[in-house]
Amino acid sequence: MKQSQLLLSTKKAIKSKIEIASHQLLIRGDFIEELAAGIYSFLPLGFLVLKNIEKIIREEMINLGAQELFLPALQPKELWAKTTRWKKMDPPLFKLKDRHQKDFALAPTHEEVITQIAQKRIYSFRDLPKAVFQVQTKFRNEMRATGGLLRQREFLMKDLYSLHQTEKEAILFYEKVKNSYFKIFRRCGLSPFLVEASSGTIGGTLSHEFMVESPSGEDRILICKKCGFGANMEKIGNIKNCQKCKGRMERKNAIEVGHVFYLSDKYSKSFNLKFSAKDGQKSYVKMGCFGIGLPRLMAASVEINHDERGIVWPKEIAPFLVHLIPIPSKNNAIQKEIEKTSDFVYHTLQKSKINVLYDDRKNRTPGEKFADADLIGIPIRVVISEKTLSKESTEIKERKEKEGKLVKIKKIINFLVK
RNA sequence: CGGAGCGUAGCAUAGUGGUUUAAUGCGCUGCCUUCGGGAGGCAGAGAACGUGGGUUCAAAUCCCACCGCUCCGACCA
Repeated sequence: MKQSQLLLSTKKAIKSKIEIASHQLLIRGDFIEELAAGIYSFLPLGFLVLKNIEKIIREEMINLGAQELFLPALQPKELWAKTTRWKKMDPPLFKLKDRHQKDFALAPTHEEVITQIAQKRIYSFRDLPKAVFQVQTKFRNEMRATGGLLRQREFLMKDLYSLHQTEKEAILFYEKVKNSYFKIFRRCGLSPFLVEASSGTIGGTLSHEFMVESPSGEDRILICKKCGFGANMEKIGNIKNCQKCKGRMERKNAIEVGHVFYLSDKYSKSFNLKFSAKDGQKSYVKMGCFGIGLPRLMAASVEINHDERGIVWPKEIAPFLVHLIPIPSKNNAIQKEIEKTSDFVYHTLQKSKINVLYDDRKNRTPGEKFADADLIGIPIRVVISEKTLSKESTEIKERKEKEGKLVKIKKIINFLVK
């Protein structure tokens, strides 16, 4: 992608009242733009990151054996009345009426629909287990949206639902999902704590949250210094010593990037979702549900992966892998050589399927290009200038490093592939 | 929903009753210079001062209502 063609307008100054680092940097780098409180547009650069996160999640879900589907956001009141959540979940349920004055909700989560769908398709132990997931827009009428992407009212979420014969089987799957979540978060540049949590209005008998330690986090968690046991203070209160080993509990602020629930038969009961076992006995299907908010994950990654100059994207979710930056020269002949070489490197990288953003903008000073590059946070910067050309080289610098190194133009692909 | 604050050009801010024909910086357009860390000069374009009402000889400025945004609280997968 040529930067001159990209819809991108980085900003030097933003409102002083925006305090959260990820909020500041994502706006300054022109990844997102606010439309209303807690409602954001994803601009081309931001959408590339979001899609990369989605791709990672989808891969891991498929590894788990889950199947992708897509459920409606607009749902009739009756569905929500069945589980009493029409009342219980208000807030944050978004409610509206159609032209015939019928009540609808914009779904904040999808246990109701999925259980109803399963109820029409699951009859026998032969139909179990099943796991389905979607990446879909959720609506939550929060009392207050906060911190840019950290708490939105409309946001993209991956929700996974699992159906099982027994609690034992369901918990086994629950543990598999936990591992899968750790993989997802690691690939997004995060190493969250796993903590015990309360189930809230989702319900169920067991739940864990994935918590990224950050001063911007709204959640308070306690982590045992000795055995690593963790819990949300919302669940256990402000205890001093670990329930497991009596070790000292340490208090941290954290961002909840994922939440897993064992629902047991809470929803199966509401929708009469039963299956026949081998012996003909009918029992309620045991369910689990598992969520990851994509934009929040993106913001959490920025909270952890940034410095004073800007974002430092982890490679897997970066909008581009390489930022190619020619530095103009006053000498006409050399300037032509720089352009020619940059074009050549650009095309060579593209041919090798390396995602590259080419800063082909004219009349920009080196300082401005570097400042933009640091802000946008593409992992690898490749500079071509009079200085590097004199050595038939480019300067390659990782965003997270201070110093770059010269690499011969001929060897650049080999170097980058490695 | 309770408390506090804010709303002035694409962005960030100053101006808080009277030479204000609303200012400054960034960004934008043109010309010149500059070119390895957000360069400089000259010339320009760009604003119903959130909306509506009120007070006053006079309102961006004071008052009221509404709308919107931020923060704290409550709330919350």
